[in-house]
Amino acid sequence: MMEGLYERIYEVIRQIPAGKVATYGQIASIVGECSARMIGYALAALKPDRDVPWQRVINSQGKISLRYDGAESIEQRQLLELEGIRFDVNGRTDLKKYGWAGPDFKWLIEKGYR
DNA sequence: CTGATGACGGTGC
DNA sequence: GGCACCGCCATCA
Repeated sequence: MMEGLYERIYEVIRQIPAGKVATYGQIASIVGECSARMIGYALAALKPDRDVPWQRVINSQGKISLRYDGAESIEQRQLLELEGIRFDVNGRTDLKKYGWAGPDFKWLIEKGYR
């Protein structure tokens, strides 16, 4: 299995529990040594058959980021609503309420994060 | 190797 | 609050 930056990003995203969302910047902060933009790039390159809860990653405004063609944005919203996340009339989520607190301290140690 | 390709976020107006 | 800029860089053909 090739271990690249993207793999590390996916690993962090897998820690986000159902019913919670994390922002691109937040993931970048946890992974470290990469920017929010890298997270976006990583997700864009994500293959559809990966077991990564990509739908739980949204932008800092609490909104779902559009892809180059905007095609899958509806699916992302539906997946999140199934997890109990509500969207307001502007298509935004309440990060105060649904925002992920971050990975377990124990997990961070195991994976070598600090 | 070279160039194209992208799910962002902070800043300034 | 919105909009335009710009920095960012791993992967892939």
